[in-house]
Amino acid sequence: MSDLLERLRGRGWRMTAQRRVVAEVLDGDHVHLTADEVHARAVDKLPEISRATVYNTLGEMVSLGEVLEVSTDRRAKRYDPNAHRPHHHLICGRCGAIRDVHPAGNPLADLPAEERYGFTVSGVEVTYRGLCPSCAAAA
Amino acid sequence: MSDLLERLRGRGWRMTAQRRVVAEVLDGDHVHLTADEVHARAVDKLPEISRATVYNTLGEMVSLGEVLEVSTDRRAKRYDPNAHRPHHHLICGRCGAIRDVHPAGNPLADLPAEERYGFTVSGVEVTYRGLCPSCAAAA
DNA sequence: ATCCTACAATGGACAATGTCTAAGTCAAGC
DNA sequence: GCTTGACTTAGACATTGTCCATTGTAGGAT
Repeated sequence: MSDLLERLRGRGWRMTAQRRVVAEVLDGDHVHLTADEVHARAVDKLPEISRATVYNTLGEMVSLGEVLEVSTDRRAKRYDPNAHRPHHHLICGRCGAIRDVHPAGNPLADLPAEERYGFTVSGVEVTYRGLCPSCAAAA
Repeated sequence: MSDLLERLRGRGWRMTAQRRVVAEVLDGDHVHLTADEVHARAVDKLPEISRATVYNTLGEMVSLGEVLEVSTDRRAKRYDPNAHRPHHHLICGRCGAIRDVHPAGNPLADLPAEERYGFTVSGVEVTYRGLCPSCAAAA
């Protein structure tokens, strides 16, 4: 069953059919869905679920740290259920495909104090851009 | 005068009052503006300039590689005239302030071939997240 | 200096994404 | 099985960005 669902239950979440469906969609093999894609898949399982609920639920999962938001392009935010294994992203600039990657090195350590301008730095995102094999072949 | 304007002229751009104004706004000391902020400042100098023109002009500057698009959050894209010096960004998660930073290290070299999945990797963006001094003090 | 024409600007409709609200519904504890 | 407050709903609204038909104009040609 859904690890995500287990963790959410353990945090005192009221368990509703809608939330269960959203969690199940995210836990499927299709990762990095947009909010509307999540909604479309959720509707397949629970036709009366509303768009607002999907947005709310995704937002709550993000707040709880169970799901990551990925803003890769000018289009919609995407949701990444792989929140518990740190990773970065590799994105195809043509078709928008996303892969999780695990580069070497520690970018946080690469930012010296004099380049922090007094900020409290809490995280870093690394986004590689390029073309996936199929798009590169089509180009 | 405007370096940006000079470069654009040199590329055979037809020089119009609107484009001049947009270039001047970007070349000012206020960097990382959103498209609508650029429009607001442009209207101060040229009241009849339209929103579509600002969007078009910014898009053209990005295509020519003279300006960078920065998609930092769920809000609007921001435009960075500092396209000719490679750099990354440090962003306050509360107020949205952005600083240019120059970390050590080479993230592109940190992505081994077996983590590239056949992609042609052409670039990398590094985004540090945290709180700026004023927001940290207010927290 | 004036004219032509292709390129640019305009403004308003439209699209995509996300947020909010008021009212109804339901999970979970008693 | 009640009660209660959190959850869901539908749709209006907000923001950001794009498109298109029309009008205007920069810059070369005459």
